[in-house]
Amino acid sequence: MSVVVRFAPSPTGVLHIGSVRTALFNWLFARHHGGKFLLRIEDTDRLRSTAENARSILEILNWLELDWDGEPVVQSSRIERHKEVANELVRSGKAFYCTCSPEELAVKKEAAIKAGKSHKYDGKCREQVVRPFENAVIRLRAETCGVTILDDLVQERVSTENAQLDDLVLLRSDETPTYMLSVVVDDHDMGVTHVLRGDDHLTNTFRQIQIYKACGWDIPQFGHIPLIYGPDGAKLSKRHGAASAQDYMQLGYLPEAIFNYLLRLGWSHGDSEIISRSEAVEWFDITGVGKSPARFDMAKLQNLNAHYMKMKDDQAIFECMSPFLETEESITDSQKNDILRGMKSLKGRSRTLVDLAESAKIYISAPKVFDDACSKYATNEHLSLLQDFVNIVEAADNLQESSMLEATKILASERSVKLVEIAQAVRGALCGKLASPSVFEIIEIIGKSETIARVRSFIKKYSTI
RNA sequence: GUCUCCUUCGUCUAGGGGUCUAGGACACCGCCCUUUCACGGCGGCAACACGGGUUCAAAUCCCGUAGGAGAUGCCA
Repeated sequence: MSVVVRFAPSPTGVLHIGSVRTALFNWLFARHHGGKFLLRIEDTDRLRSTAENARSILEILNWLELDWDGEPVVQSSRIERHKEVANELVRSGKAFYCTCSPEELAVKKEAAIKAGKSHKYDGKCREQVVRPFENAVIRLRAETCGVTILDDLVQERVSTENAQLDDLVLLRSDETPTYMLSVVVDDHDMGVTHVLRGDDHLTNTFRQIQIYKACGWDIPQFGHIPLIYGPDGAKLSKRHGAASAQDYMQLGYLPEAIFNYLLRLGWSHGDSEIISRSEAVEWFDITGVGKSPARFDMAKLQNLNAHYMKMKDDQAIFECMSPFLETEESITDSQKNDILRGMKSLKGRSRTLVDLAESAKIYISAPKVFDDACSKYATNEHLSLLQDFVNIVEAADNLQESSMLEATKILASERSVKLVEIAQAVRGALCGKLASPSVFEIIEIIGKSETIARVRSFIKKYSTI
């Protein structure tokens, strides 16, 4: 089977995460079948389309490594072709000029709604095939009887009475093509064999099939993918915290996690949850996509993200994390080296790159603020323990994690306290909070003088209170 | 309003007439591990929207009802 699919975003805003999933499914379908994945920028809405939006769409596709074949097609460059097709349809009697004004139609529509009737176009200009002097649109002469059947790859057999369809506008009065026309013409000219898109287009498809038929073109296969909703069941939007791919990028998610999460949203392969790119390409099948809409679950995304962070090697995860480090100056090689040494523990307890960057700060500088909970480990007793601890560190000729742990255990037993009392106090002093990797690992990495400095500063801070 | 579609644990889903006292994952709860928080291990809670059919047998097929979504633009 020869396969040509396309992803056709409009650069009128940021890329919605649902569109990213549509792109992903198209890419997987193409790669699975050894076909082509084309890209088309639908910028015919000149007012709202921007080059910046187009650029950021490409950036997201690159980020997710959804590589496309050939150069992207820019829809606005094809307007002459769209006009040509519309005019040809008039010549062949499949379309006609309509001079009804938008105002006139609005009045009719309102009256029809009031009367509780269907408010489709009434066909007033149907016999007008000669071009009137001005302000005419071109409408398709739609079928008025029979049934249009769509054997959708996802939704299966869907049909509608042609009487429901109306004479849609193909070319506007300013001679620009409508979406309905341009999408059909472009898909045909690009040789698209399978149209995989959001199911908000499902009912549009019946109209588009009519255009294909009027043109005498082969009709591609369609697959309508359910939309993604927010946790409350309404369409996912900014209101839910994050809706665009850029949002998730900024929240510190790895492309691998987004890829895996989006793939499993509405599609499955038995009990597989962690699915690699190559497995996805091998297993993906459009007919396996579910028909019902899915809700976006941030917790599951976080879980996957944590998994992929753990899997990634330390150097690579450091590169991913560094944009999230909010440091005034760029970090030194020695700081970078410390973070790398502690990375295994750091990444194992982070869910996002933002978390990771936050926790990595312990290797950049002494804590600037201390969580309130730290004061629980800053009693006179604790400060005294910390002083003893400083003495041990000073005297130690070996700061290895295991030996410091042993030395501290001895101190605990000498002072008749539990190890946790000392460890937590030290943690507070070193990190400013009570959750971190092993304090003894941190000590080994930051070294003797930094450890002593941080603990002394902690003692000083809390003794004066 | 009209048309089209959707409906299995809180969420994502497996399931395609008997193997379902409905499986997995996330979340949640408990236990273990443990210097904290996590990780990890073990265990637990939790669903076939409702009502009718068809059938020896229905989560699976059919019809209604309810709820939800989309379309109904000279937007895409």
